[in-house]
Amino acid sequence: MGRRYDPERRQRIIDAAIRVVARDGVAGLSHRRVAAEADVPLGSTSYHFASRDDLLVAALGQVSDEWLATVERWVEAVDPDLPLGEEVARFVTDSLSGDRTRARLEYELYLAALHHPGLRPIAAGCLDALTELLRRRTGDAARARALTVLLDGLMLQLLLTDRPVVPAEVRALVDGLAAPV
Amino acid sequence: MGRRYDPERRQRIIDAAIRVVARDGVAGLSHRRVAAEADVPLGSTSYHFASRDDLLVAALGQVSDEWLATVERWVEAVDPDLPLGEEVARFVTDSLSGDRTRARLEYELYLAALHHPGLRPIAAGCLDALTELLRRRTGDAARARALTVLLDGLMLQLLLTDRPVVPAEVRALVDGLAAPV
Amino acid sequence: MGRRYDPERRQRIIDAAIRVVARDGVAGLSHRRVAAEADVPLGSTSYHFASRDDLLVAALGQVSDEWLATVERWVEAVDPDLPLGEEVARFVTDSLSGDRTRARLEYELYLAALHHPGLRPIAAGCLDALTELLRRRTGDAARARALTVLLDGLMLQLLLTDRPVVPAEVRALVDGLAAPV
Amino acid sequence: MGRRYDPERRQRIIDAAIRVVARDGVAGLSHRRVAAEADVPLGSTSYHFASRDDLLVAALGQVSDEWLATVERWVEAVDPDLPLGEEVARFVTDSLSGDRTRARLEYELYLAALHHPGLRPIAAGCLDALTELLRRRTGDAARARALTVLLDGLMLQLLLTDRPVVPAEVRALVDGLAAPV
DNA sequence: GATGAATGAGAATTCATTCAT
DNA sequence: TATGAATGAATTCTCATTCAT
Repeated sequence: MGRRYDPERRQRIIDAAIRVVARDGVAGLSHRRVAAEADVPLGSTSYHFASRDDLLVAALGQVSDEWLATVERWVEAVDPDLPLGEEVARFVTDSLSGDRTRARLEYELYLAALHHPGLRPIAAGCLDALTELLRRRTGDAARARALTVLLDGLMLQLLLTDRPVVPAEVRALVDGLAAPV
Repeated sequence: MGRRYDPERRQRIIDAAIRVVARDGVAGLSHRRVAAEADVPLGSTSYHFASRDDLLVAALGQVSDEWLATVERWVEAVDPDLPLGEEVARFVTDSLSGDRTRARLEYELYLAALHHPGLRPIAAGCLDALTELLRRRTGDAARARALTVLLDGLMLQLLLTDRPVVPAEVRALVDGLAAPV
Repeated sequence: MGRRYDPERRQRIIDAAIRVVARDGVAGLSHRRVAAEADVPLGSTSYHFASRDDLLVAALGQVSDEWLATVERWVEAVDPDLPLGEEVARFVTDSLSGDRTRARLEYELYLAALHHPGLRPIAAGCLDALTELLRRRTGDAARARALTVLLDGLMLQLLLTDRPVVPAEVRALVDGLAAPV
Repeated sequence: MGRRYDPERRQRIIDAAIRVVARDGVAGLSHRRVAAEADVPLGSTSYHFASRDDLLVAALGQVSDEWLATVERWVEAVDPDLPLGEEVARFVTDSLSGDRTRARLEYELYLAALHHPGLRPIAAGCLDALTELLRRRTGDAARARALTVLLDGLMLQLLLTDRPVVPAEVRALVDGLAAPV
């Protein structure tokens, strides 16, 4: 009876942890809140994740993966005949219109990584993967890198100021950057 | 008993709070640690800053001011005859060479605004002031805005990846952006 | 200039203290809250009332006085031709219909007095004064005493159960008591 | 280390809480004092009773049960051939002779319900149970209700004034009430 | 006289973690 | 394997009171 390893329980805990971080921030992540959110006994979170840090790493790793998947879906769907600026503007608009929780989560990861060596590789890996995805479209590594810089700066500023996305501005920004060097 | 009447007490507490955030991160900011760092009784920090958030606001405000002062000194010293990319590369290099603590601190507090609505106005104000400073050099508001986006994205990524600044890349990035739209 | 004694300030503080007790209970009475409620500096409450207890005694003393004044107004207005039960029912109904704050305050005083020797005389004095007032109507000290017992028990139970006053029941209660001994 | 696994821990904490209220009043009830009184670590009281209110509810519940048990023993022992007034006088005398701590405690917690909505149901339940017990003797619900009113008023006043019980007065009071309506 | 700064104690909670079962 | 009880440290915050001005 009962597998000696129950991956579903583990996954449920990770999902709950992400919801807790989304709601309360990285600082608000605790075994207790996650246990309550996942509706599992308190001991269960300690059992699957020996320390709070393990939980954090697992949760933010998954946030990073999901974010990259979102980006990848977008990259795959980009119309090569349209100007890149327009496509980027659409992506940013989609990501920040309506519920910004998902995007905020990604930057929550960055914040945590600034002071948490265990998270640094995840954040850095996410950045690199993002660049590689963009290179598929730009064809040019330098331009892809520039684009991730722009994307990160832009989304961060929009999240921090709570300002709405203005697609025309995003387009101008990207097109300015895309100009031949 | 003890040192009553200490007119600089408040300022000393803010300075200590900044040191604590630099050392332990935003999550590590607590009345206790600040009190210990400032060498004042615990009650004293509560007296001057009723809540942890007040402390955070004061710290971010001062860090932001100092950061803007640094930027302003740079802007004033920019040689208008040199390409802007070169000057920006110098600024980024200076900010991130040697001890990155200061820069990390700036972005740490900055990102904290993601989950602290009380910090949002300060972060937004800092951004706007930064843009205005840059406009003095670019002469063009849109370009100045683009430049802040680039700067934020760039510094955040360099801090997250722990990679060294490569001046040539920064130059290329800025010059690409600076191309007439 | 300025009187060396400012009775208005003192009175304003007492009034504020009563509002604080009404809102937060005896346990919620503090120099700080009273100062805020009275809109006077914190030091001012300490100055006029050296200790929290002094403040409590002053506040509950006034509550007692006001309560007795209310009772006296009723006693004076009692129609000697009507059955006493009816008049008592009217008093209880008036006291507990609408805002029960005032009545609750009186019993808050009793609660505090149970554990606060300094308040005991006030509570006891209030009880005796009440009995004396009622004696004016009953003419008979024993009946007056019985009536205060009944009144206290009744009002306490109504306050504790949050039940509405049923005048007929009050009348029956008092009339039952009023039967010749 | 220490004494883990202590199945009676919870009960010991409740007992300690009751002693603390008896000693320091409802206002003096705190996790710390209870922990000290029960000789358990501070965290233990929080573990078993998440909030101070939970502690209060548990304490009032138990005091109320014990009080009702006392009353029931008396009711069962009442001699139906004696006048009720005499029996009531005996009960009041027994309850208030010697150490009044127990009775004071009962009314202390009882009155606390004035400002603690969570305690109201317990206080009301206690009242109703008391009435039901008395109905066994009076046979008449209205008379039983009247008797609880009288008992509450009487005991409260005796506790507040620190006056001794005068059995004859109690008898007169009850007999006056007991007169057919 | 009047007051704001200061302080040390103590409040309720929350927590990560350990451990007996 | 899994879990709930237990614990001691740390959290924020409030407070009565003192005292220099």
